Amino acid sequence: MTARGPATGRRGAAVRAGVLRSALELLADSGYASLSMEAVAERAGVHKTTVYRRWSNREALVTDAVLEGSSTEFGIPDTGDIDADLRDGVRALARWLDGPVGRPLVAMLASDAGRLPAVQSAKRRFFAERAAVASDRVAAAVAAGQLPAGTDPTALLSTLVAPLYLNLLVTSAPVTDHDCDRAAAVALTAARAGLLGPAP
Amino acid sequence: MTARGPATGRRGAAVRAGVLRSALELLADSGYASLSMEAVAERAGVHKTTVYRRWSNREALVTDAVLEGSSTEFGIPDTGDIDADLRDGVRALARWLDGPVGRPLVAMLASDAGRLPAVQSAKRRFFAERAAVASDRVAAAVAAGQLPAGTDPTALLSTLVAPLYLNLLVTSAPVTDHDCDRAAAVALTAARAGLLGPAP
DNA sequence: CAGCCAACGCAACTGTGAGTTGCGATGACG
DNA sequence: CGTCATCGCAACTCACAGTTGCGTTGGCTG
Repeated sequence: MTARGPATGRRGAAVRAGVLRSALELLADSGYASLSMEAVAERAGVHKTTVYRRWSNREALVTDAVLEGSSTEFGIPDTGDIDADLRDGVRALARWLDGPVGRPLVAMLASDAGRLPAVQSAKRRFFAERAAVASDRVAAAVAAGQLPAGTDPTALLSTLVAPLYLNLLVTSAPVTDHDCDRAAAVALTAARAGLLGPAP
Repeated sequence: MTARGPATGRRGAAVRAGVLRSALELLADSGYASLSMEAVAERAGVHKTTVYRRWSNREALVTDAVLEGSSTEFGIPDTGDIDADLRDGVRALARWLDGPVGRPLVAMLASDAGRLPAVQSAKRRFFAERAAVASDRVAAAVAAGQLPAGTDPTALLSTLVAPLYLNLLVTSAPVTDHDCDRAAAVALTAARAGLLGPAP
């Protein structure tokens, strides 16, 4: 009975990573409805039963893939200039959402996978974490006199990113740099007008 | 060879309506992935083959249900006060989105059904129509000196409704009256700051 | 009111993919 | 070099998409 790593040792880790990656790719291509476990297995160069040994069903597989992909944490830059930082932060987010990791995750949001309770809580947690990060940056901006006191970081973040998700999920339009810059400008103007105070 | 109504005469119209309604309801409940044609038929009190006689497959049925539901047109009020009108318009939209018609449609947006080409074009058309309606109201406000010249109606509309869809599709949070009022105030402030000009 | 015909119900199919089981092959590690 | 977990494989069951042929019904027409 020797200590042997975290339960799932061996080379299985490579299999796990490959299957999750294949699942995200297929998810981005065709959505959750037409996600076939057999197709995932084949794409990963693995047999169907191997997938079922690690994940009991589609739901577990997809959930795991989301949790794995959404663990990417990246914050808002802090150069002392809140206007430039928010603009750059939104641009970075837009690029990430259009990248190899963000794209499948957004596709999953706009998919029936978004209904799974585990995915729902992952979404909320993801957003809460980013709001927490934004909170620090907003507090610094308030201290520097660049934003009015009482600005709600969550409201600011929502105003900032809402147009991006509208384009991605509803109108299916590409997100341009101009969109990003405008979103940042709108959010900042709203904050300075005192419109982004905490909810009553 | 007597004229006999529009091809599908008889009482079939009632069947059609019932099936479409059942489809929307089940779609709102469980999404597109788990939408069973047999379940739709059973819920509508109709046999499976009857459904297939009218719609060749799931895609056609869902598409038809969307087109039927999204035909609801409602505009922006015009009392002469653009601030109050936008606020009331957003509130009305929020209520509609939470109602018996809007709820299934939003559920479809956040579902794999949103990938279907016909549904995609329906979404875009729906948005374009509402933008056209908004365009008139915005032009009137500009003429009344309540908004700066060059305000892009589409940009204003996007800023206006983006927070609603963010709540509904991403954070799964309820849309409150406070959210609506803030969205209207933010959009108006941005427009008056000259941030909602047309894209370059 | 009688009869026709379209719309509907029904049963029986095929095909695909989810999820399961038992067993044999293999590769990493002691 | 032997052990054992991991993986490949074939063969299932089950549910549902989609199809076919035929019997039944209900409304419209003559």
